[in-house]
Amino acid sequence: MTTPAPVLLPIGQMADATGVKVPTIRYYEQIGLLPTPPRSQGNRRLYPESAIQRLRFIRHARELGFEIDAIRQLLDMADQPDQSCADADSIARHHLADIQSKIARLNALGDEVRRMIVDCSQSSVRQCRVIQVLADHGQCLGDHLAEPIKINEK
Amino acid sequence: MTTPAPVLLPIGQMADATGVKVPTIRYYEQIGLLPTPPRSQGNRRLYPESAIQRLRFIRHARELGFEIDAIRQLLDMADQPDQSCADADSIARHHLADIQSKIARLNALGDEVRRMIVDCSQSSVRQCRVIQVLADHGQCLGDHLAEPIKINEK
DNA sequence: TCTTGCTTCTCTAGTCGCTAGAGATTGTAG
DNA sequence: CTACAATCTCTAGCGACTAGAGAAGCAAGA
Repeated sequence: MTTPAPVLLPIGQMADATGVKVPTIRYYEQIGLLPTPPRSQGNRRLYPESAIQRLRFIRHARELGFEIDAIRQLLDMADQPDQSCADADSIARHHLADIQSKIARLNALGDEVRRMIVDCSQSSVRQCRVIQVLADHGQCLGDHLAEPIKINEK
Repeated sequence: MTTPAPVLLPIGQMADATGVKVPTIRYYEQIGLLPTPPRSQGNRRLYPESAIQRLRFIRHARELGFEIDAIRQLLDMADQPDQSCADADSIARHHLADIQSKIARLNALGDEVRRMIVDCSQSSVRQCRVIQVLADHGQCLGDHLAEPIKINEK
């Protein structure tokens, strides 16, 4: 009566099972997001099936735009199911607020860029509305754009 | 009858005049976005007033979210006022499309995150909707989210 | 003249979340 | 035995800056 050998997956099958690329999995290990898995005799990573869940959790959170640090905290919470989930809620709310402010900013940008394009006479650069507006901030409606001089909206 | 000495500004005054930080101005020079200015005897950069216009152009374009490469092209066009502005128009249109797709993606993310939060029972992690949804992609409405596995929406 | 303090200089390294590539090794199928 | 695939480690690159060290220049006040 032997215990059944646990199923262990090489990194490529982990990638297939989760949709996370192989180098990314190694990267997550490197930054401490995934625990270091056991290795084969030939030094290959061999993951227990439980690692699939964890990696899917990470992938899903990344798809929803959570930052790595937030995911780290969420994973810690998921590991302690008896604790309060207020912190998880708070992280998600902060993230939502972040998303909303990015949307607002992008809407403002979009309006401005659309105006430039619509007004463009489609002739020479000399009369080009796009170039003119860029050259002279005064022609731009949105001074609100300039308020946070940070432009990391990507 | 001597020609009047041209007004030359040190980098700090350029920063004040344009709202672009000093290290950023040097960075723009380094990547070839701003021409290298003449230097004083003590090796300080001294900018002609015309550089203010160029730097303002750059800043405004960055505020509107244009990438450095696009700005490089727009600046080239602005320097050739007799050419057609079709390219400038095209760059702006591409940028607008980019903004719109980012907004669409962020709206989808926002919806999903909002659902997680609303459903959260605010009790223990074990019942936490936020954690549950992250752990199980199947509970998520948005399979569309997964389509482009790239998650560089920031 | 000396000193204090501000500005500027160059250079390197860090940010975030990966991605790409080199070059070596291991495992597997024919 | 030989291909070939998968994996290993390590380093460097992306974009658009930002931060910091350490040195040098410069103007005003004592």
